Amino acid sequence: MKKAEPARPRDKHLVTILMAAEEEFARHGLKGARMQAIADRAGLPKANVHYYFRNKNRLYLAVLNNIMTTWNDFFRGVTVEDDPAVALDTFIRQKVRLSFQQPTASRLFANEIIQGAPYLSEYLREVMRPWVDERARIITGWIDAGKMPATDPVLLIFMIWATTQHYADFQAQILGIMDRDTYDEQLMEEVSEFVSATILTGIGLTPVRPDR
Amino acid sequence: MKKAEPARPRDKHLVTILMAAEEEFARHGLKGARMQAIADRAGLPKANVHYYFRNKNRLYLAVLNNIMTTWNDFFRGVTVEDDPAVALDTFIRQKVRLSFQQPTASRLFANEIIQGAPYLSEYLREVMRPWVDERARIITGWIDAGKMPATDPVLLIFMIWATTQHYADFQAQILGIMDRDTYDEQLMEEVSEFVSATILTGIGLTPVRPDR
DNA sequence: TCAAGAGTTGACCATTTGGACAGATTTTGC
DNA sequence: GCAAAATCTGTCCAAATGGTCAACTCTTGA
Repeated sequence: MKKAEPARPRDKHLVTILMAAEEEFARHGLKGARMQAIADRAGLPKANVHYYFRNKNRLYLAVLNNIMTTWNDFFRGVTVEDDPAVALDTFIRQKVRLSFQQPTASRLFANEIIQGAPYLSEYLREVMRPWVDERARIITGWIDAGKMPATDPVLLIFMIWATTQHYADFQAQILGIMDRDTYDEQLMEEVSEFVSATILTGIGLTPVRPDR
Repeated sequence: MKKAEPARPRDKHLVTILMAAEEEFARHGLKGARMQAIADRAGLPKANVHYYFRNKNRLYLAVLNNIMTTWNDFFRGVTVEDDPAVALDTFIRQKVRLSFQQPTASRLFANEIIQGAPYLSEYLREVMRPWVDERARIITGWIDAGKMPATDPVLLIFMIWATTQHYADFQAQILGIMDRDTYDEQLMEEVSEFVSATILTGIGLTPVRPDR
């Protein structure tokens, strides 16, 4: 006894369109993206895209919402009880992985912020600010508990964001300078190690040694 | 005996248009920016903008070129003889200052890279790659000379870029999260101090104490 | 003073673009 | 099996947009 299971094509096409739109919006921004390009990328007639999303703005918001929901589900429960070095190392490695494996979402987010966050200002205030406050409180807790030297928790969070997302947003620059065509697992590992070790050492923690 | 001093309006309007275009292109990217918006921002009729710049692409390239030239003139002569802590500290502080004081240029550059660097791929290869190679060589020189512990020079440069430019590109996010309306000198100083100290410590150098 | 060039601009045009829509086709619930 | 709902799409359109142009004004050098 299942309630009104949604039509099949709906789910499938919704995802296809959202993915295509994410790519186009990430590359060209809201104004720069073309509905026709999104439709082409999704392999559907433009009118079909309009059937699922009334207009460009709705589609943009849907994509943005989709990304934010995914990101939100991604980082969870660190507490004052945890070891700061382990927690920060884990967080950094997760973020690097995300940048290497899902760069498009990061780029779309970057695009939105660069444009002054017209559609995310509320999200910044209502979701991200509390999130940062909460993490900052935990870090302050670690400092007060003598688990790590004093440092600015908010600037630390910004630094982790900056260094990790950089590999998604500036992929073209990094590949160009490193004379490479693509990212690979090995580079991701090196970057994770470097960023984690440097930041942890930088704030006076002893880096965790992953395995070897 | 001066040779054909250029007409007055030319220079003045050229600068006005370039500034207006920089702002619009930074916000909306090449495709998203509107010639009319650029003209409005410059306080000129659209046709007048077209008098100075044949078309949108030329204008975009002019703006890009303008920025790259400015940036190029900005960082100079560090040698193996210098003290790594001082040199890196100076570099980081310069970059933070640039991010706080001229964020628009950084945002336009970011936009171009996010879009896959269609107009800068040559510049990346011909100018930035050699620049990075040269700095990397100097850092390697420092390491070989025992002036600092071993670290990956290229990833270090990326980290400095990422953390400093972040304050230009993600200004809206940072202000939103910090519950501020604008940047000020004091924040710039705190950021400089934090970034410099954390990165220098992170790679095993003793941070320079600026004054106090 | 005055011709030649530089600069200015309103009006205009071709193309692109977001979006509407009606009719055709497929799927679903019963 | 069939009516209703969901889905699909070719075609069309009004608005937006990049760019042109010819007429006009201003500046400059001799």
